[in-house]
Amino acid sequence: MTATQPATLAPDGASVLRAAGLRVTESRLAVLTALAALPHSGADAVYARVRESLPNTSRQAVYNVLGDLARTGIVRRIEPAGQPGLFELRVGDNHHHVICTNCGVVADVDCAVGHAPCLTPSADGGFAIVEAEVTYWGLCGDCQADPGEQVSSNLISTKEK
Amino acid sequence: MTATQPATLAPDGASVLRAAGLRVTESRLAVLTALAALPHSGADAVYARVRESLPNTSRQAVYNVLGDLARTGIVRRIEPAGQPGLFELRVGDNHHHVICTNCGVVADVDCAVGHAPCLTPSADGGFAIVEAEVTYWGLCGDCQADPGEQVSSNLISTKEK
DNA sequence: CCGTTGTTTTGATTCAGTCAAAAGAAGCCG
DNA sequence: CGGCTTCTTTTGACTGAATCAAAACAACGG
Repeated sequence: MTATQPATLAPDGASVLRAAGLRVTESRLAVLTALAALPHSGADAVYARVRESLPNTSRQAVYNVLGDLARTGIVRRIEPAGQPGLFELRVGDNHHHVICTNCGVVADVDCAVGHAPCLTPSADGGFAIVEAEVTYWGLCGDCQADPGEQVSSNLISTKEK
Repeated sequence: MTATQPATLAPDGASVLRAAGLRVTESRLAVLTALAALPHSGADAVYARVRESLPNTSRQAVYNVLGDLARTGIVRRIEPAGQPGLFELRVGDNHHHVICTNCGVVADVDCAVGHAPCLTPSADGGFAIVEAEVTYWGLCGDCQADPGEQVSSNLISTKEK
């Protein structure tokens, strides 16, 4: 339930945190490390991972940290329909996501066709549009091969039950 | 917290339901009527509206009905980040949505720049892509005029708090 | 090394939605 | 029309994801 992402934690976590005006704490470093290892994972997965190295960390701390990181732009939070919030370190490049409707795995997709097109709706209804978010839905390689294992039953499926 | 939508309940609700193999019940008709009046509304708003005409309807019934309607393709469920599921009658035309980051209002947007581009990511990572969903984020007319009234605090805002 | 201020813990709480059993109604059958 | 099967709805408990708040704790500037 992960997918390719260049685990870009290039400068060490501490300096990234300082640059954002956040204190450097073990929890925050651990969350950054967890996200580098497990891109597109949710608070719970991060929590589990963090506790491998810091077993006393609270779930709330993980929520706090993820919230702080997202607010300061160090991580990006996505929230595909039918899934809890997911987090990724890859920020600032306006990429999109493709999500498996069967198992929920998420992969990155570079911005479709240039840039302008995906930012320009035909009519904006009076909105000042700031961002376009594209989510592709389909079957991942594994699920094409073996459609049997339905993992995430809570994914939105428009199909008959 | 609504927006333009051609309340297309053209054939009467009953026949729509029958055609989908669903029994015609008061709750279902009421939900359809509510959605025609309040596009892009969530289960709770639909519930409130339905109870104006059928005061004994249970919240669960509304969830059941919305689920049935979505599963049979009579309504479409969208789930913008930071908001509960929203429902709309406009289906089958693959339109997209623009959502106000300040107040959460949702409006329809016709498919961006033709069709192919938004369906073809540059690299699909082995996925068999079925659908592309585009969500535009920006400020609605009202919030551009009066940015004061922050309505939905639970909307994802990457900005500093 | 101290104090301020930001972070984390703990534990309760909310919100959106689902589950399940029992009661009730649609619609097909004769 | 009336019965019967099956689908719907009600009721009420329950889950998962996330937030709130107060008290304990720790970074880091001085």
